[in-house]
Amino acid sequence: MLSGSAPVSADKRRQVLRAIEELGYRPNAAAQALVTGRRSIVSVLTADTTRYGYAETIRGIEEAARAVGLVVAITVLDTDAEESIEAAVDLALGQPLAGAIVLEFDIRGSRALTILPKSLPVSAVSSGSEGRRVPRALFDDRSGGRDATNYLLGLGHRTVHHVAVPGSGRPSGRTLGWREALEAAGAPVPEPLMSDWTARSGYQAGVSLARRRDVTAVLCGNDEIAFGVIKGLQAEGLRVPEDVSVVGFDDHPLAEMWTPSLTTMGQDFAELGRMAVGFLLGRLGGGAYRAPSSSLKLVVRGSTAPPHP
Amino acid sequence: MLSGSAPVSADKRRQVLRAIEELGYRPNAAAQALVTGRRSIVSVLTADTTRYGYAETIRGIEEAARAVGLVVAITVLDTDAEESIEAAVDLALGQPLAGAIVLEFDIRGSRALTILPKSLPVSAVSSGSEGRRVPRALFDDRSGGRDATNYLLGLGHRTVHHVAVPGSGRPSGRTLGWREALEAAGAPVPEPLMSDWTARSGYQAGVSLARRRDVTAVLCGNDEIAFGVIKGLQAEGLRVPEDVSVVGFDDHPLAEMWTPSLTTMGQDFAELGRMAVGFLLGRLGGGAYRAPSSSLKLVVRGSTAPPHP
DNA sequence: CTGAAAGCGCTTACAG
DNA sequence: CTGAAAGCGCTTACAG
Repeated sequence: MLSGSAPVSADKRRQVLRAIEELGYRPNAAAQALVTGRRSIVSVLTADTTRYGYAETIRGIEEAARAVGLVVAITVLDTDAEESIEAAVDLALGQPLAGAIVLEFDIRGSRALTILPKSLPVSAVSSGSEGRRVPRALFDDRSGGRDATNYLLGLGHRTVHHVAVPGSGRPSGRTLGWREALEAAGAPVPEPLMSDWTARSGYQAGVSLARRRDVTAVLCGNDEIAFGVIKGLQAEGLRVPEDVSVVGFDDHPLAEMWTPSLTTMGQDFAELGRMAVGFLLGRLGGGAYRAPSSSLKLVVRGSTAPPHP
Repeated sequence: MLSGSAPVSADKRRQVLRAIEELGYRPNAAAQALVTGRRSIVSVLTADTTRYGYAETIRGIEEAARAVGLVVAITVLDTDAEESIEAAVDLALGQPLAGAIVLEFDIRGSRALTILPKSLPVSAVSSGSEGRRVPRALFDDRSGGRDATNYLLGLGHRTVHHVAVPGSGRPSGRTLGWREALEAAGAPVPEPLMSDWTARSGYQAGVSLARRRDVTAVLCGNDEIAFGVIKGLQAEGLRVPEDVSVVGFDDHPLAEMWTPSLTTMGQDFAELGRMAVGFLLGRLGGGAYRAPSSSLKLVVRGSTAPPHP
């Protein structure tokens, strides 16, 4: 009766429903799942939950999942070690899952993706499309890196320096795009500075960039790094954008509040998360699905200018 | 045998385990949950997942939960409306839950807490301890607000203005603490400016504070607001801290990178999240449990100074 | 020591 | 139209 399949007199139905209400009865979820085979948990596997891109993606996933009655379970991949990733995947698989979504922004996500069982519906939000064939909501940070670099070259900068985020084993798409743009323009390709994802490491990079005389433009792997780079440049007495132009990546909510406000390659992460849920529901077979192009665009603000003559 | 209860010959055991490995067999989680009654999902109910305090708290919850083999399910309370909160709670309760943790930082969390069934183990991370009696990891933002205000008064400011975050129906603890400190010192109590949680609304507040001649010190309800307030003051030609001192709340990772770096009342949200998991496991009866005092402390940086003579 | 049976709490097809 | 039975995939206590 509770499932609405058996017809009952309106009277009786009302009585039962009231009893349910009063006693606070809830059907046993485990029993329901067992008998119907319906699973309502989507597991999200991710290396991080708090940084802007990750957190926004998760927000989009949760929003889309909740809209169709699914609950989002989060399991953090807290080291790169194979066994810790296996343990996290095992923990996630211990639930009755409708499917899993992997945030493939880093090496941990890539690894988790390879060990998830083939039998489980899986999709990913990803900045690359190598390895196992699953539906991926791709954000094309390669063309983003290319466009951002071309924008700086177009302002008249002779070349563009780069502070890179860690890739998933190989250079990130934005780093590849940056290099491509420089090569296509015949501009010198400086060695990229490696960074983690934090403003603090960006600060270090900013300080060392400031000590070179030839730096007039810097593309940063994300906005937090860009914030730090700007601060590091300023600490060394350089002005942004008069002496050095800085571009970030992601369009962090504080980008417009920075001093100077940050020019950045914006990305709609929540939209990517919603797409990944759609893939799971649509049971698409595999391959990569480009995010709508609207989701990646350069937001020009105050941190960029033509080079000082 | 799988549960390890029945003794089997080592040989047979190995064979079976290999078969399990090869076939990728996984016990049906729903069936296990049904028969053992063991639940391994902790549901987190929260108005937000991306802002600093919320995201850090969730990170702590996930970390502590994973350490004991529990999975964290997240359900966002996306409006204040009673029916949308009920729908979110219903969705969460549709899973076989070990318990639920409510982030009681706002009106939505408070409401969710009141409608969760009495039969479910529940704990909360909270900045207040009214309403239903559940174990709460309390962060004492009231004393934090008091201490921050006293710090500014101690620098010699005649009074301290305040930009408030939304409370859960009533003023937040930090707002109450601010008022108490002013009253105790016999200082004038200016009308607080209301804000949401964003830097953008802080900016508006900063601009309007700059237009008054009497403002020399501002306590902000969180760091994002403080970032915006600083930017707004600067936009109106005032210098921080020379003309106006600004204090934030939370110790956001970018606080040290701001210009000037932000003095703020730091809070270890992840620790509060871990505590809430502990409460769930320990099945504490109710009431409020103060977070270790180490978790709340003033971090003095560059945004505060004695008033201009 | 091992295998067969009971039972967890539901849903659904089926007999009455 | 209604009630009783079968069965989802496990675990555990129990008979052999």
